[in-house]
Amino acid sequence: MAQEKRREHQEPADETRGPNDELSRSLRDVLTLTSLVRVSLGRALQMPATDVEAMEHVMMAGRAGETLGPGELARRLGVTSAAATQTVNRLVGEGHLTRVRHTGDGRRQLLGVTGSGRRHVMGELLPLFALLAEASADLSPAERAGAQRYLDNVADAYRAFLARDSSTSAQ
Amino acid sequence: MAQEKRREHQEPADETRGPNDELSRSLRDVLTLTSLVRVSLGRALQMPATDVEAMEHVMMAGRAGETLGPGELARRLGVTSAAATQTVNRLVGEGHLTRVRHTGDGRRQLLGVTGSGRRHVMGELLPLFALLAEASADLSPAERAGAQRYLDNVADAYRAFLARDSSTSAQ
DNA sequence: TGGAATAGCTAAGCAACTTAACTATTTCCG
DNA sequence: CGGAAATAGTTAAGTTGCTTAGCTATTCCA
Repeated sequence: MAQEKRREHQEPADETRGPNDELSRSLRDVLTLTSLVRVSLGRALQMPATDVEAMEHVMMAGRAGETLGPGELARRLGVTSAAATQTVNRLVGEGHLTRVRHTGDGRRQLLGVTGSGRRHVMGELLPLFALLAEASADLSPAERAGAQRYLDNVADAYRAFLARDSSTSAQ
Repeated sequence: MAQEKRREHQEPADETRGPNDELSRSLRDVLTLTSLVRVSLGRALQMPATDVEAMEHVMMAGRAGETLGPGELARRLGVTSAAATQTVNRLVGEGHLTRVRHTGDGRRQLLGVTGSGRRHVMGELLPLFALLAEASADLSPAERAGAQRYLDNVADAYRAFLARDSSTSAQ
């Protein structure tokens, strides 16, 4: 636990070997494990990992009061809209999603999760969420606040990074 | 993961819609953004996202004093050893990795990063690491400790989840 | 009203992945 | 010791999810 003092300005001089930050290291572990979990979920649910991810996005959006279409789904998944269409085709074909025309804007399609789709995915996801809830419940409020702030900072960092060359590579 | 005093009893009853935990939500955002960053890095570096990931793993291991072979790389990437071999073939072909026989165990191959490989990948990665370092440096020591503990808990949760059905789905 | 923009879909091709089978080396015992 | 089993890695073939390019339909806007 080498708790340094504040470092408002970091010199990138010697850091040619990556972040020696202990926190970045823990984050990196979580990210590696996440991609393993992704693969594992896909196998367990017998669907491509992207489709599982798609289901999560549609459900999360629903929870937030939004309704996604294939285009927005593509953006969140980091794939082309053509790929998202194919994912939606699969999921609708399996009875996990519904796709209905937006009343008022005929170009749009609105995606919804079916009951069976939710049950199917949640069967695997709920145990994971329970474990994650424990990971959070184990913390003191102060720790939780720190974790929250770090993650929000990291999200901002990622967004800044993505904005970097969105002209050349994004979309 | 120790300390279960808070909330020993969480009822999974109503939680059929996912985690309403604010922290889980922030984590989820980071994970979504991470996969977007992955894609973006692959595009920027003109290589498959898996290959970028592979380079990171080899470099991280090196920093930790380990030397990976294709098999261990496959495990960390969540792909088959055949896929890892192909990734290594590509990376060696591009001059980013070296592959030499392990002296003492002729079955093993040891992977190393070349100077040009490191430069190529780090050219894109360093700016990202700098942003992540800021995300951490912005925190107070107490906040950092909280974040650290949360991430370690999450890593444990993921490992527990992966161990769940490693008999049926893993590898 | 007509052109540009937006949303989505289709079709074809590609490339990264998987499975299955194989070689080479090492380890374990009988 | 010597042969079976285990381990590490590779090869070859086939699958499939993704991309690119081009298209239709609808809405915006000027």
